[in-house]
Amino acid sequence: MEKISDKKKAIFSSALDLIKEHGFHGTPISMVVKHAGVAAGTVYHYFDSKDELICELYAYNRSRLIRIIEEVLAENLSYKQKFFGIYINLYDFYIDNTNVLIFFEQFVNSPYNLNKNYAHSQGQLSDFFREGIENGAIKTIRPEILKVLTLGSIATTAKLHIFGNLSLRESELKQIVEILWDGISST
Amino acid sequence: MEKISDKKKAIFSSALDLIKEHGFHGTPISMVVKHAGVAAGTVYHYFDSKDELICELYAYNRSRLIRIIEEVLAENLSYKQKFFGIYINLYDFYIDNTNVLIFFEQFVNSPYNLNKNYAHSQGQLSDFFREGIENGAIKTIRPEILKVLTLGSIATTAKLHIFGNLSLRESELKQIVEILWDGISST
DNA sequence: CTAAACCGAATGAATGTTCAATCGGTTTAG
DNA sequence: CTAAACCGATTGAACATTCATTCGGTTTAG
Repeated sequence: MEKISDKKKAIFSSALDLIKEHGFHGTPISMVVKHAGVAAGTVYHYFDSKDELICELYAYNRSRLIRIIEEVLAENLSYKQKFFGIYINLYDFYIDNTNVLIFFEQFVNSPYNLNKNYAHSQGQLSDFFREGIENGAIKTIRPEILKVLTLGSIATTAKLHIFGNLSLRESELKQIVEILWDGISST
Repeated sequence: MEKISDKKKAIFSSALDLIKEHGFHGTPISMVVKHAGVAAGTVYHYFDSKDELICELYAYNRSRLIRIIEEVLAENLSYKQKFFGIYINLYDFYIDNTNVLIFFEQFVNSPYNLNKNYAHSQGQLSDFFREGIENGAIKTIRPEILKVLTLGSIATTAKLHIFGNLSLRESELKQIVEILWDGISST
């Protein structure tokens, strides 16, 4: 956990908010600068370019997500409880940080991220599903597929809530997690 | 089905390709113009602004998707077959038109589309799920939720294939559809 | 005292949009 | 039948604006 200067934090935070509001384009540095109460030069003191700012912003928030997953996995829970825990905790995180979710969605589908081959098979989530398959709790499906489907479903569910008219009741959220669980767990 | 002039078609097509490659931003009109073999003014003959071009491009491709769904629903198939048909056909469409998928993802998460309240409860897919619930084929969950989850899952699955390392075998695709079906169908 | 953090006006390249002019075809008038 | 009038599509150079980035200077921290 590195220390991040206040100015850098302000730049990160402002960029996140503004990108959610005005989009990936439509958020010039000048706007970030004004919103963050920082001079233009300061941005270039911390980042080589706008592109690098955005990439670092992504990496930073990605690590926040990973930490959430790790925390759930560290708890002493049944396999099913862990699955529900990951789903609900990431969902809650997205609800509390809609700007992160929107930024992720934009980033992932942008040329910053496309053309990159990801090692989907690595990471805690893939391991978690691998373990479930070996235990017989989960259907025999490539773990990396299960990982991407799960993360996609969580994001979709959060957007369901965020995008408005469809605010989810607690019971409905449980129902949705149950859909995926029923789908991937061995009968 | 309206007639679209060749130039307009070329502009649409170029914009789609270039946005996939260079992103939503990073695709100036000048680039579209060059790629389409058209003069700058021509764009503004057909569209009031770049924004409107993008919005029309979205509406046009959205209608293509809807047509695919309608075609499946019009066939004489069992309920489950229709569900699989919609999933597979939309998946195939995305695979054949990755530029549409990427464009959609960018558009949906951009300020063009955010802040809009959608009538998720309308449309053929919601009706389809409403019908399934009444028939007892589908769990009792708000149809609009089922709709969004399904469309999200299809997009995720297509991206799984597109983004590279995870090319799906026919059998795996079936497996994935089965996950969602198992999850939403009444046991 | 020094180096790092920070500032913000200045810069120049890039971008969305405009508009006067051209072109090919179709209608109209004689 | 013919030529003039007219039309919408198309062009691309020109314009104003916006943007990322730079840089010379000031403040701050150790």
